[in-house]
Amino acid sequence: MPALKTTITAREIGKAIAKAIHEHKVLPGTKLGEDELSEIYGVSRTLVRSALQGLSHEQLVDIQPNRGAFVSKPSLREAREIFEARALLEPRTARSAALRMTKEAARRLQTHIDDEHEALAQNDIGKALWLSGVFHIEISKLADQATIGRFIESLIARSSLIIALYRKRDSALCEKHAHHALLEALSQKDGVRAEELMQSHLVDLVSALDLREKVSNPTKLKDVLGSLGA
Amino acid sequence: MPALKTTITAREIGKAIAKAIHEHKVLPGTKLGEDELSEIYGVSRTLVRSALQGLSHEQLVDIQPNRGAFVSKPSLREAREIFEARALLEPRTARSAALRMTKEAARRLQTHIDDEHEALAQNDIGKALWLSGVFHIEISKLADQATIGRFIESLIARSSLIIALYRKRDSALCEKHAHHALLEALSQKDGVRAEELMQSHLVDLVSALDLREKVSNPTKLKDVLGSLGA
DNA sequence: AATCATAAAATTGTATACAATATTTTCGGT
DNA sequence: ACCGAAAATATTGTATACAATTTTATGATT
Repeated sequence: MPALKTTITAREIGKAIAKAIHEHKVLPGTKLGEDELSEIYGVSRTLVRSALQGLSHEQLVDIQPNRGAFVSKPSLREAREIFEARALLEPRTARSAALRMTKEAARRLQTHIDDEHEALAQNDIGKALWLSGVFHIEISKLADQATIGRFIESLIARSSLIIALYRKRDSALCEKHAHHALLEALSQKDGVRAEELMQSHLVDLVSALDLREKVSNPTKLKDVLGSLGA
Repeated sequence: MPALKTTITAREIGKAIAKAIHEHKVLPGTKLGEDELSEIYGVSRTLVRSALQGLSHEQLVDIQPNRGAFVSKPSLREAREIFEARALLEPRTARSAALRMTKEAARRLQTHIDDEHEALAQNDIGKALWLSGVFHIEISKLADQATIGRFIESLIARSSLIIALYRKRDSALCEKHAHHALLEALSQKDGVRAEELMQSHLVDLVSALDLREKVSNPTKLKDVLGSLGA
């Protein structure tokens, strides 16, 4: 049997927190107290701080001086920027991925999609969200462009925050078909189609969000709260 | 007079080190010892470590467990990836920048170019390199897309490492004209032209590098060292 | 002299202690 | 009861202390 792991690194702590954020187990704005986390992971605050600083660099958490670390709350502007950036990077990356596709990669992605279906079947929305993000990341890894891949990875992580904040109430995240179609195009090494599919998939993702400007002027608060309605 | 600053943050230390790297005052592979740096900046290793971890996240520094932090040495593959990514992001960003151009921004960029000329005139290659990078960053900032701007910024920082490692011996970095032409297009809000100019400027940058594969086989060492030549 | 094992020194990794800053609670006044 | 000031508490920021690891130096052996 494998040796029992006794140490834990700052990176692992960061990954764990990032996953929890991605799965919406902790929501934007949540305070990530250092003592609390060091208690949880059984390490000193030193490692926790290191992990939080890493997450802060990825803009998943917002460190406010002398106040602490909070799960980031991307603004509407940031939200739009992030999906613009994804629209710029991911379709092209999907095309590259198609050209480098292998049987083994296709099998792996299929398994991944099955897991997504499984998670959805069990109504484990958090897990489904996480898997959905990982699917995109896997594709970008296939493209064999680590630098852009890292950018995409960070965009996807932040996307989960945006979904948590701006998802339309009714919108179901039915990417099952989209991902399946994408895999098909990739398997056939049809780069052009993969690119198109990724592009429209991202459009669909955005359309499930409400990225309109908020009612901006608190001056007219009484317009909203004026009548005491039945 | 302004209040005397007494504290120094990890971020400032990181910026200082990053600038030194960008200016080729410390070359790829250089060890960045913690004690040495804490001595220099008059802080404990805590802050130095924090700074180094930040730089490591930007891949300017390579932290090897239990061995220390070293200025990164991007591989040929990474070098090519980074300039591919720049070719993807920067021309488009230049176009956006052109559309948002203001008189004030034009003046600022002109001053910047003057500084570049000045540095070159004084043969301060390091400073010129730094300013050249900042010029690109300033343009990306004008594009008003902070997310992609950050990506570009990190790519430019790493580019300085690539230049240090792979610059052709003879190649002069004569971007004076390129930057001037770029500014002209931007000032005229000619987005298409700015995009074209940026694209060709990046091609020029790459052409000043030697990104061919290294002589791969040490087996034939004697082919190189065999004859004792005059 | 070269090589390997061992010991000494130096360096990084983690935890803890203390300082500085926020946050909460308490309590007096209106 | 409702503020507002001030103390008490809790949390973050930095430095230091100790542990773990690597690097360098030493010396015995061939």
